[in-house]
Amino acid sequence: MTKPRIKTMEELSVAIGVSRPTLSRFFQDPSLVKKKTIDRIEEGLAQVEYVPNFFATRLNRKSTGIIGVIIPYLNDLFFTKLLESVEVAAMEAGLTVITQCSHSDPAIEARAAETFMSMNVDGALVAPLGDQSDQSALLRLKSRLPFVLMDSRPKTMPNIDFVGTNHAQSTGLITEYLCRVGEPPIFLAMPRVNFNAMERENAYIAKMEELGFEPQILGTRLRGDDWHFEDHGQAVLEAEFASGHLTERSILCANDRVAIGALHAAARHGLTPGRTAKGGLRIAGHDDYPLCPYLYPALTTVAQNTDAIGKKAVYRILQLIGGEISNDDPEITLFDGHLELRQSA
Amino acid sequence: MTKPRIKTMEELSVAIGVSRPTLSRFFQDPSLVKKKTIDRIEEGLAQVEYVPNFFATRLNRKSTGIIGVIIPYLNDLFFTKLLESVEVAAMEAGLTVITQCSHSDPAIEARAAETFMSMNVDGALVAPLGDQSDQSALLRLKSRLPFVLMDSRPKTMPNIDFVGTNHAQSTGLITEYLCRVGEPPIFLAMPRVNFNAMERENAYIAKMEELGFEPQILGTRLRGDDWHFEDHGQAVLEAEFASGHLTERSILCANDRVAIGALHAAARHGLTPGRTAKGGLRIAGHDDYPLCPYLYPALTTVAQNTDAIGKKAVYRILQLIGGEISNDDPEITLFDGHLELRQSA
DNA sequence: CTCTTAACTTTACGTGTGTAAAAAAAGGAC
DNA sequence: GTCCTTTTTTTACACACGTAAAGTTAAGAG
Repeated sequence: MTKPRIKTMEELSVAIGVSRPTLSRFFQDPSLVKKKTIDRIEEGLAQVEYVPNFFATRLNRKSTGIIGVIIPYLNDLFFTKLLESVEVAAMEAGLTVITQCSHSDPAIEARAAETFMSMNVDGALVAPLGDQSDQSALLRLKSRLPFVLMDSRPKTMPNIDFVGTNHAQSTGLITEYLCRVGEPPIFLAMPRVNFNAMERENAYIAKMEELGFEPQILGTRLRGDDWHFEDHGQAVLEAEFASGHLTERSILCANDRVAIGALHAAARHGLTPGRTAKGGLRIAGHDDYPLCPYLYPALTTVAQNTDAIGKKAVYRILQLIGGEISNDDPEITLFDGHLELRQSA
Repeated sequence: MTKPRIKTMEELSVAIGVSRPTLSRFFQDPSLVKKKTIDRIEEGLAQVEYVPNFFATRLNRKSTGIIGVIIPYLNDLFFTKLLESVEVAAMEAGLTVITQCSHSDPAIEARAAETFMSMNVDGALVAPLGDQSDQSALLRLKSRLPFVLMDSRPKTMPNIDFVGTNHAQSTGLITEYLCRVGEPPIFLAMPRVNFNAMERENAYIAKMEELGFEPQILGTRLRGDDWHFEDHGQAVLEAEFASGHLTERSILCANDRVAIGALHAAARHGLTPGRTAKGGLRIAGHDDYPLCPYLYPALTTVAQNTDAIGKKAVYRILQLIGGEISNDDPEITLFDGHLELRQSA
């Protein structure tokens, strides 16, 4: 059962009786080798245990076939969905994906960028931390290789390829919906960990003013240095409900995790938000977090098209890598969100 | 602002006026170089842009300083928590972590194992898919380098280093609790995607019999080929509640995601599980999924010590790498779970 | 000034593979 | 059997750095 292990292609070549360059060609593209030789190689390969050295192969190629992905945070199903989409798309394109997580630490994010540079990665897909990001590190990465931002786009780097959600549209959509079928909503902000937070706030304000309502924003006081969104939503609303406020209002949460905290606060006060309850409490979110359908009441929200974002990001980086497109002509792709009407609003 | 870019250490050495071997020593361990020289190098480094080539450095070292991690699934906060713990611990030990996700596909898992072998990774930490895993691929990986299993342990590989939860203890603990403060629970199984599913079932049965109650298991009929736990929990209980069954029972779910579905089914039928409601419906879970506190009612569960598991796995792999321990003397480490008493049971 | 030692430079080879050019072999048509 | 084409082998260099040995320089003590 335990086959003899062969470490180098050289050894393998003598074991099989084929020259090393032929083996090299075989591993890169078997179509470059005669079928009869292929058979002989595969036959030999079945007798032994051999894997080409990853580093040696990448060291000397024009293209490493690797793309680096940076995500800011792991314990958030939005990013895992996005990452899944990216990995699947990259796999189909025959690319190896190396993922690094920033763990909400700019220094780690910067180090990940360095790592990708030292790997001569073909391209980098980055969902940045946001405000806190080490901008210079990211810009250095961008100046060195094909680079696409995902999800959140720092203000200081506006002219860079970007794929994300059209928050003006998505937040506008649910704001408009809430206004149309009930009372105009108040906005429960999220900690301003990135620029999306502000974009959504602004989109809410714009849509409210467009419809002739007065925007009203809640929960901006908290410091924005952490990702404990549920706590934030719950804490803000607990305080309001406890003093008898907002119990019959419509509340649009900046994202679903804030909304999850909001729903919990409501439930603790015996409140059941719902779209059927006319004039009563309504709570809505943003993102379509995978657990939304299982909350009670199931959370009405705007879905981000994570799948499209991931696919497009990979597609775009492939274009940049292929040189089909000059990178001084950046493209901003914003996908629309769509309503997921459930029970809560 | 844009510094001249230097590609190789050779170029750098002439630019700074230090020999290349000295630079090599400097990058590996500055303490091997005189302070005065260090200053000169760092001064020169500040003037240019240079990063040592990742592949070239790893190619020729005895140790690559990399550990490979495989997780089965991304969109599950249990695994992201575990991964986070592993990454933090590895970072502190100065290791580079390369993570690959199996996306619940045995072929992808096997390919990840191959990749790690081709990288001459120092060691591999694997949370396997379970039943479906390509056992031979994992065994080949294990035979080649330090190898530690996490979370789930296939039956066919019992004699391998493993770090996980003591399910007999954890499931026993919550079973005992439920029996002590109320009606003996029925067990709502999870799709049998891995061996933990069976371990928990068996632990439940054993504890029930020990206490003199008759075990009763629900939801084993569904095919176990997917990870849609919430759907599973909801579907099973919807059917029961709809026909008026189980509405006053205690229900122990095999994991929290199943419990989330169960809670939702309960809510849809106007049922509010709770420990205070004597003789009434109770629902409990397993794992302490991060969202448990925000469900309504907040989910009572047994917490897995993901942090300890991740840390221990890294510690163990370091021991194996360091040769402090022979790998034909595997160690099975099982961490106890602890009760998280909340409202639901 | 000489000696000793630490620090550095020079030189050379190793890591496993990609790749190009020239030479040799294989295969097929006539 | 000869010629031509396709495939393979031979040879050689490249990739960027690790590492060891031998020789050179610098620094400090006496």
